[in-house]
Amino acid sequence: MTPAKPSLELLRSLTDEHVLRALIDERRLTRAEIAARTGISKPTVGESVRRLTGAGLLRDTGERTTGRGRIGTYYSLADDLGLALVVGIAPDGVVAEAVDVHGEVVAREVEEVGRPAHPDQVAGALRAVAERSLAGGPGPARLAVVSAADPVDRGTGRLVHLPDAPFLVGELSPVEVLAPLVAGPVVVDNDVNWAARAERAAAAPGGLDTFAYLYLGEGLGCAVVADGEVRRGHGGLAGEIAHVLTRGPRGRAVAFTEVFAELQLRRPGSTAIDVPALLHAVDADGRRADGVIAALADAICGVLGALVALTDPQLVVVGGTWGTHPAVLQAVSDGSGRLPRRAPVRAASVATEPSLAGARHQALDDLRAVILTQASAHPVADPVR
Amino acid sequence: MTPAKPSLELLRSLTDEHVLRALIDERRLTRAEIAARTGISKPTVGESVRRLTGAGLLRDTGERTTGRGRIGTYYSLADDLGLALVVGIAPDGVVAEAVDVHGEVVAREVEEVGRPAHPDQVAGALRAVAERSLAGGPGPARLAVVSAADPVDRGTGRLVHLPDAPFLVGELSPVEVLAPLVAGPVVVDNDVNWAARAERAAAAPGGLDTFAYLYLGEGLGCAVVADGEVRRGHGGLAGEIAHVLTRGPRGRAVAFTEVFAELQLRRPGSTAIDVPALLHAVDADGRRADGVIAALADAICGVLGALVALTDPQLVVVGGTWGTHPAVLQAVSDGSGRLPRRAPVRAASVATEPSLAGARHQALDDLRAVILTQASAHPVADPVR
DNA sequence: GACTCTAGTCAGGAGTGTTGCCTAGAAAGC
DNA sequence: GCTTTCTAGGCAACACTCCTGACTAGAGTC
Repeated sequence: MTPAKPSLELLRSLTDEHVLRALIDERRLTRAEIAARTGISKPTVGESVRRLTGAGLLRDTGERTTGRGRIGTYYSLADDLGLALVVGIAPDGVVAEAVDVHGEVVAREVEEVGRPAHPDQVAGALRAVAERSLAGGPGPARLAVVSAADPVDRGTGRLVHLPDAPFLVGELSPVEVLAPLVAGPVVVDNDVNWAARAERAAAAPGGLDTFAYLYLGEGLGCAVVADGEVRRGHGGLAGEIAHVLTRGPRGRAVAFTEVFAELQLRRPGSTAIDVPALLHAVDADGRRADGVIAALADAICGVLGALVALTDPQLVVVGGTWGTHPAVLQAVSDGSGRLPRRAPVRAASVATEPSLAGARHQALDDLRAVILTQASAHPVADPVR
Repeated sequence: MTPAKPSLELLRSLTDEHVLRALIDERRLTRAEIAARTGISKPTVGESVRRLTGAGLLRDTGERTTGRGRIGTYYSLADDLGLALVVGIAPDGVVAEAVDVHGEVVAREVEEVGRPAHPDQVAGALRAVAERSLAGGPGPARLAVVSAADPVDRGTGRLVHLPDAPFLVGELSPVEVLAPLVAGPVVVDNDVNWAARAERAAAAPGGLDTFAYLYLGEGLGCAVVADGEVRRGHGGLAGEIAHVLTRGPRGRAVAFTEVFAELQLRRPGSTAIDVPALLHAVDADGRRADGVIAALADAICGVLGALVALTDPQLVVVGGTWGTHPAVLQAVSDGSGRLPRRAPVRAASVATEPSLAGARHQALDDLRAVILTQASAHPVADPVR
């Protein structure tokens, strides 16, 4: 990438960016503390603080230092810098959160939707929770990040119905619903991808750059993380594994999703997996359970083999309502050990609202980026003195 | 990423970088032309040119402008900025090229190796061509980029032998062989990945960001390009598809490579595909050929289905000695149209030395990056005046 | 009450990049 | 052959940014 043209303005905006970044990390700092943190000299920091305060990005908190030495004034980011909207859309309900620059969740709204839900109902609930979570907030929504329990078209952000995969949320365009409420981009991705991002964020920094997240729930999905980023593919449909050929009962090559049909573990009249039935079968005693587990493990390991061969992950994380069942996990882990190329398998470590956690993380990053770039793009406020 | 600390030194190095970049794009320029190109003012460019000339990175070419107006002096990059070594290692021989900053191939050496080659022979040939191509060159080798016809360990750069995949080049560490000849990093990757990079470079800029390159030759491989980069996976083994389950003869789930064993299209005593036999079978008239083609297409399309499902490519490029055979390509293309998710299939567009082309491209990028960063890291030459 | 410590400011200076003007010197036009 | 036109390069003045070092204000500490 060609770097920016050298100019004095560039230098100044870089200084401002450093100052803002320091105040994102730490809620309140004196000018001297900012200087010490950033390595920028005190007079320069003072100048930058004056600029940013004039532009409305910083404010004097009114507090004063109380150590020995001269009293200093604390500065913090302005209150009205804006919020990020984080939204989770699942077939049984929607969640919305408003997050501020510091990563604090300042509002949270939930709304259940009876199943099966009509897309219009979901859209209505979506709008409602979004509005409520932003109402009375300290600033406007600068962007929205949406997790949805269906495949998402990367270009348009619409939920898409793939043949032979369950369509849980239904025909819905989160972008259209949320755009009126948000003064910025609306990013949509599917829940498995967000869960994978949460898993990465939870790991040691840089420690989990290339892995796969296998989701086994009502739907079958997977996220591929390569070189630190979820790779969505051209249309956003990377990881839609329902149709990958695997080893079915009696060694035949069948699509992954077909295995569940043959095992009678799909909900009648649907391509969704009947999770209660599956868990019941797995938890039963005796030969029936062993047979089901063996069949599932065979099928899963076939897909796992393709996944490992094509993406060479450092680790395969398994999540989803039934994927983390101990018996299933054990069988998959054992089976993966017999694959020609093995990758360690473990259960997801983020257990509570994994996809929302991932979306929240991204929303925070994006919100900070928006604020930092806005600051550097800001025209020079007429120098008040 | 946190941007660099603002400082005047940063500004200066940015200016130098712009000047160098201009002279990389265009071999010779006057100071006024550089100023016009970069948008930097004339005095600043003059200053930068003085600095860089003093540091030995630029030189006065001696030529003068001959248009109307005052004569100007042309400057160009110094001759001894260094070269990049580009190496291709195939089982039947090795190639080495020396490339300069402008992308010009200043030397090229080839050496055949009798098959089957002993790894020591290959290493010897490798050292020989590398030395010859650098001998008498205008500068030292700053880095090497190596393409090898075997899987490459991403961490160590060694060629690795995967079970049930042919090991064409054999136990060899290009890094160890080349490090003594090169004053910088030695990057090694497998030939299919390089071919994919060449394919991307040959396409319209930004037009081919997410695709797959399916290689069908003696070995079976594939490269996954996502968001503009080849994704090698954690160990560098992404795309080693020999063991992916697919549909074999009689609808059974078998590993991709097994299909060729069952069709008697492997070289005896080896896991390599017997390409002449395969082409002969495909080119034969009548039912036998149809049967083989259908079986191959079935197997390939099974793998293709997994590839498309997991990576969602915009396009699948097919290369390799027999993958581009019209009948095979046609059958694969037809079969891919019947997949639940389809991706267009076409033959590779870079036909001559595709992997070397990709490696060359990368070598050039890296060489330029090395020179630019060296310049910005350069200590201030004592101001000659 | 003197001393110590710290936040913030001020003045001076070094180092950028820029604008505008000038000069040298060659081609083009008359 | 002379003048005009045009361009590369240089010079000076200026604007701006950051830095160092000294200084001040004001609160704790001994």
